[in-house]
Amino acid sequence: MSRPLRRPFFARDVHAVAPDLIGASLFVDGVGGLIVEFEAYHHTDPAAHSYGGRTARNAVMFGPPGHAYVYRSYGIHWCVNFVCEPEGIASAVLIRALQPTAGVDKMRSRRGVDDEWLLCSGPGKLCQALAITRVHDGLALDAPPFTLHARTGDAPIEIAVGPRIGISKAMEHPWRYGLKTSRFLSRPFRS
DNA sequence: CAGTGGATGCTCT
DNA sequence: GAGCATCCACTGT
Repeated sequence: MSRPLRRPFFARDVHAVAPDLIGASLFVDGVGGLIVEFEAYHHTDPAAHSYGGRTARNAVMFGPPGHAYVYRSYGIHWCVNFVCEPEGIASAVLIRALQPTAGVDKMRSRRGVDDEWLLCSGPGKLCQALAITRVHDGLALDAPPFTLHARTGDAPIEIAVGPRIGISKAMEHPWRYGLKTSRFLSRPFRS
């Protein structure tokens, strides 16, 4: 049986939530799979969008946990976060990679590529594959079109940790979390 | 393999 | 006007 993830799950420290979410299943209108990679962004972190205070773009980060924060990246891509911590803290985890399990052909046509590992191996790619855009910004994660369930299975999983990708501030912190054995990561973890 | 640069739109200074 | 929580194509080993 799979357990839906609701608001209390997210109302904790981002660095506790991110590893707990590895292996969780995410679907948008039935298309999705298992999340294998996250990055954590705390409001005290200069690399976080919420660091400088509330703005129009990051408003959802200041709202209740368990909601989606979607923003446009480099004018081209969309990226999706899950809001964490108690309401008002303004922290979130960025979903960076996913192992496709459902709606793979739909992902292929949306992405224009065939290889499964190229469908969702990056935050912009997975939003394109799952058709996540700004219309999803602020939506609750425990209601349609989202389906978000906890990791299933008793076997322990190995979580890799490393520096975050593509940032220019606070680069020294190892706040990227991934499923060590997965071949669907956006990039391998070093050492 | 590694490194570079362009596309592109929006937010914030 | 600068700077992106990116991706892809291209270059040179």
